Amino acid sequence: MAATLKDVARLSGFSVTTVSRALNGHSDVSEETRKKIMDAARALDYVPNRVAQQLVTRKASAIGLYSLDRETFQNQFITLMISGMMDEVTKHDFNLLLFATQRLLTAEEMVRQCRQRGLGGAVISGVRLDEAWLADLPQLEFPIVLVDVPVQGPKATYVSVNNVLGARQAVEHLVALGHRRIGMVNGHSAAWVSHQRFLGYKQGMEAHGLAFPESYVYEGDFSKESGRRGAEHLLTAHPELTALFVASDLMAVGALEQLQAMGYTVPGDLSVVGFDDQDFAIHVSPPLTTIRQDMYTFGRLAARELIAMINDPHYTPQHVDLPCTLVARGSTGPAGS
Amino acid sequence: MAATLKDVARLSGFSVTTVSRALNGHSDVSEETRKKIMDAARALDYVPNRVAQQLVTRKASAIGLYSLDRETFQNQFITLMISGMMDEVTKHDFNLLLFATQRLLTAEEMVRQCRQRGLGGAVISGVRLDEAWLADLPQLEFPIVLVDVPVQGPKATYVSVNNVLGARQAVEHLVALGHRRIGMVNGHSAAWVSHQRFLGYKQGMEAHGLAFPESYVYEGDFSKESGRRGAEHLLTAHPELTALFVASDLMAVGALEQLQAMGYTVPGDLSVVGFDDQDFAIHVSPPLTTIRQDMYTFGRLAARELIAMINDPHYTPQHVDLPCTLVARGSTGPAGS
DNA sequence: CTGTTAGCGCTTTCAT
DNA sequence: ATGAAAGCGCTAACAG
Repeated sequence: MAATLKDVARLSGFSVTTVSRALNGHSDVSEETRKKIMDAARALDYVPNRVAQQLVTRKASAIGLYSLDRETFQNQFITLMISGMMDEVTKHDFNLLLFATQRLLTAEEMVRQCRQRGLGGAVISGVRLDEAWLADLPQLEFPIVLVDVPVQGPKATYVSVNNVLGARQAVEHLVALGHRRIGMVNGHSAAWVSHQRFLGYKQGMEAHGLAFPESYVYEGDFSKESGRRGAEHLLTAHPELTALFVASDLMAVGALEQLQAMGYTVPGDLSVVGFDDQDFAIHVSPPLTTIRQDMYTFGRLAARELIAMINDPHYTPQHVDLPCTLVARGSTGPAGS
Repeated sequence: MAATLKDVARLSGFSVTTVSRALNGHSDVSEETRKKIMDAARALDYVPNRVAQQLVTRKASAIGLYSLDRETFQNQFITLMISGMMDEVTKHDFNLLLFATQRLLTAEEMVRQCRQRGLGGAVISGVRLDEAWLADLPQLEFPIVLVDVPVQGPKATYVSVNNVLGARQAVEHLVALGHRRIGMVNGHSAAWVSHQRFLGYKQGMEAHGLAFPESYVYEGDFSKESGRRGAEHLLTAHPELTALFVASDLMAVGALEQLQAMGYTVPGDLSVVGFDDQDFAIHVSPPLTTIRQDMYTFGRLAARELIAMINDPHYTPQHVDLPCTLVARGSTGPAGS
């Protein structure tokens, strides 16, 4: 059994109260006393019981991470994000609890689950725009940070990369290479990022006075297979296309394979830009030009906002808008070469 | 503020004691009373406070996952494992806490950290054989499940795939394709799996009476770059090789690239088998033949053993030995074709 | 500066 | 079948 405050009190000869205060660094304890108490604590290998501590202080020292929708939110993503969250959380002496729910609970259910466990807030990733409870989030009395879904409230905010800018960079890159007829394979419309990425594509095209009929854009669903279908569809309908902006690396790989299967060379006949810079982007052939999202920082900042809200009830959460960067690789080249 | 037992007691007109018993399904409560209490609880939206519960029962309802050494333990791995752990943990109404430490704490430090937070046990992944505190684990009074490091004790066990068999399957596959001069790129020797995979390679070679001088085996470090060096080294020293068994997919990709850079075709001149079946294995060209580890089940079973130990102090933990399977893809072909 | 008293929300003897 | 009382380990008024 681990030593308790009482044990330390007994050994040091002081009251439990004084021991508590000494150990918590309160100023109303004489240096001499503190020293004696510290020694006793050390001798007993005393470690405060956080469970007891929390019961009385009601100060949360842990946050939760909800990862909905395991399919869409690809592996590496969440790993890096977790990594970032961990580092931030550790810095503040917080803990990180994981929840993986496919069944989408209501906002209230989630808050209750967290409260029950003494969590101070939660990061939620993988939320679709058509989630019914999304509208309830801003009013919640519970600190929430969403990933890639715009939500703002006194206790709620979201983190995202600037998808518009990212998509726009992709287009700019292609235009700079001389491309003028650029198609897009997008993700499904239940993802906020899809709308943003389309917007970026649109801005990029318009900025250069390029035409992009509706049929230049194919709506996929982030799966590799849908990337394949998108490429097939677009090039069958529009053989004049010389480049494709694909809204995720996984779809881009599908597109790559499909294009090659159709006899096109990449980047000779067709250039392809992905989005995400996942692990495998560098390993496919040709290596994929893509827009990198810094998921580590993403996670770090998500945790930071959350903890700020928890530690200061008056803190107004800030939307975190991360830049993303183009990584030029082999899948893009000059137009008409 | 959330409703407490006291509130439910007040509303239902029974004592806190009876309410507690009713809600916990004890048998010494009349059906009528239970019903009334349930109703009151529902009306108040009562949720038991786990923190308080745990303080008094001292029954852990959460486990920790330590992921040491972020570099080596590649992304997808840990994600799938977490996924499996989550599902198992949820089933038992447990929670999962994450710890990502690069600094290797001692076994005692870790136990203390867990106990302090009321955790009942921990899964540790990414442990190297040269970790000094490894020897302390078996004696620990604290339930531990290691990943890929053989440890056994009354409260300690480990999960792993059968790496020997896996490696052997790789060799058998190559031999079946007619290969007789097969080199190996291994991981570093601080990883237990490296020794096992070498053993499997050895067994496979010996079973077919094939020679494998020491110089047929190159010791890498699981990095892509080391795979590259391994391929270069082996084929420079032994141009007679027709196949390579590479102890991880990441190294295998490095090897693939290096071989192609050296002018070899894969699988025309040289066949390559990897290990892991990571995400990108299917995306490289040619798609990588490899040994698949089922990390999801891995995680599930790790959690299962841990929870079994926590719930029953007399439970003797079992080593979980998972099969792994060869996935034949394009990087292997007939010898001398 | 230090100790006494109370209580966080819950479970658990032990009576009744 | 139900309740009173004690206590898990800790912190926080409030006195002195």
